[in-house]
Order: sequence, then structure tokens, then C-alpha cells
Amino acid sequence: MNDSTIQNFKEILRKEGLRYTKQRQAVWDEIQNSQEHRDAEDIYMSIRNNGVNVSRATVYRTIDVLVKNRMVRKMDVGDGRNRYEPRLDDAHHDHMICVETGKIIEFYNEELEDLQEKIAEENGYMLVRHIHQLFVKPLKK
Amino acid sequence: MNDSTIQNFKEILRKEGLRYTKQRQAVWDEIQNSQEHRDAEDIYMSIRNNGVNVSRATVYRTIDVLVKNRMVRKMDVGDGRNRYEPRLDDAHHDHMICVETGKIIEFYNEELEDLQEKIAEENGYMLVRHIHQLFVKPLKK
DNA sequence: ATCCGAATGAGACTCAATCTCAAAAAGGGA
DNA sequence: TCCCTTTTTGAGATTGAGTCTCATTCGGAT
Repeated sequence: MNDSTIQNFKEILRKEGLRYTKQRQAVWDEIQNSQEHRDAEDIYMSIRNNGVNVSRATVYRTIDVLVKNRMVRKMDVGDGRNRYEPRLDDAHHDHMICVETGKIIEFYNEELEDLQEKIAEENGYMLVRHIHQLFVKPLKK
Repeated sequence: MNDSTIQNFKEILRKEGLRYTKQRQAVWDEIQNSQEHRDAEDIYMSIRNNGVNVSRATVYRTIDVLVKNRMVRKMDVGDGRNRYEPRLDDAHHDHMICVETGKIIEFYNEELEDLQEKIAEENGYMLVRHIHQLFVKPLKK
């Protein structure tokens, strides 16, 4: 919503050889303005409810651009619908999903990150990215 | 294919209140006889090519039983098709997927396993299961 | 061998995501 | 500003993995 973010977004579109449109801006605004882990349908409906006309096709196409440019993180929680969250700072984190409540908790652990790189290297590979989800349930007291 | 495995499979069906059929045996044989990470369509086609008549519905239904009884591991590699592998020993492992060749490498690291439990506990949860995939590319020499 | 409830299979259906292509909009040039 | 070319959009069709339906077949206890 603020100027510098809009400029940054326009910059990315330019770099990709894409035009700036109100639909694309609306998708980025919608994801950016909520810190939650939302699915595409939810993002699509919210934009429409805000009075901006947009299609599912455009939502998906724009998300792809945002993901490619690391402005949005795409996460597969294993239920068939991908979730998206803004990547405002570039701080990486993984997710813990409560199997009882569906709550998603973010976590980051340096040791875990290092270990993964080490494992990849030990096998003659370089780590590109990873998927890591912990399915958990509350500790009984 | 050997007697003790067949008996074990029959045992599980009995426990679940399910009947022993050649289709169910064929699904288990097919998964058991290859150590690869295969998708449902592949398993379905192989069974048919071996001359056993089976439907996709039965393949999926049988896989669910096998997964529930920890005879088969279901893995989501993020491309929309689940992969299945036999769980002959009960040794857990995670996967590394080469983004250049598509090769799937199995790995197991005790420290990594412990760390995950610790992270869950620090957040007031107990680890139920996890999804962990490393996407990697070969180290350049 | 009979019988009854469970299992099967062909194909319909679901649902997220992708594709199509005619119509609308962006944006550079004059 | 008005063109003009190219890109983007959107409604709806399509895809594809997985699930569901229900008439028919089969397992297995008696």
C-alpha cells in the first residue's frame, strides 16, 4: 500500500517485461496486507469483495510472478490447496501445523538450516530450497 | 511375494475387517516388489500389464489401507502426484530431490530427527509426523 | 453349495489449477 | 491527445489426481 512497495512491485514487473495493471496490484496488495497463510480462492474472493474485478486466472498468474520474484512464499500444507504468505522481510521460516486445530505456527532454527546444507553436501549436492512441515499436537499437561 | 509377507498382509486385512482379494494382494505385491517411489497411475498400469484386472478406485482404496497400517509410505514431492514406497523395515528416512535430474535420494540423520522433536516441544507441541524434502542440485567440481 | 454383506470397476464427479481466445487495456510514439 | 501494437484480462472450458456411486461380482462363514 505504501509508495516504496508499489515502486518495488512496478520494478519487478518491468524487469519481467510485464505491464502494470490494477489487477496485479490488487493481488499483491491483498497478499501483502494480511500476514496469514491464505489459499488462492480466499485471495480471489477478498479482492472481488473489495470491489476490484479480477479472475482466478489473473490471481494465479500474478501469484506465480510474485513467487518467482520472492515477494510471496508458496507453501504446500498437504491438503491439496497451496497457501501463500508475503515475504516482507527476507527471513526464512518453516511451519508447524497442529493436526487438532489446523493452526499454523512459524518457526526458524539456525541449527536445522545448517544441518540441511550439510546433509546435501555430504551427498554431493547443493541445497536449492526445502519443504519442511512438522505436524504436531498439543502436549498434554 | 514370500509367505510371511502374505500372511502379514492377510493379518492386517483381518484386523481392519476387510476381505482378502487378488486385487488387494496385487497392489501390495506391486508396491512391495519395487523399491522405487512410484505414483498411483504407475502402480495401476503395472498391475494391469501383469494381467490382473483392477480399477484405479481399488488401487487408491488399497493404498490407503497400506498407508494406515504403515506398510507403505506416502510422499508428497510437490508436483501434485503422491509417490508411494514400501516400508519393509520400519526405518524412517527423508528425501532429497535433484532439481536437475529428478533423482530421489533417501537420507536419514538422527540429529535432524531429534532437533525436530525439540522444536515442537519448545512450542508446546508433540511431533506427530513431518514432511521434509530437500531440493538440491549437483555440486560443481 | 448357499447366502449375504463386502468388494469391485466403469465411469461420473470434485476441486485446484491451468489453458483458451476474443475483447479490453496499457503505454509508447507522434 | 489519439493511434496503434502488444499485452493482459476474464469467462468458461479443460486438465488431472483422487474420490464417489451403485449395479454386479465375489469372499468366506455356515
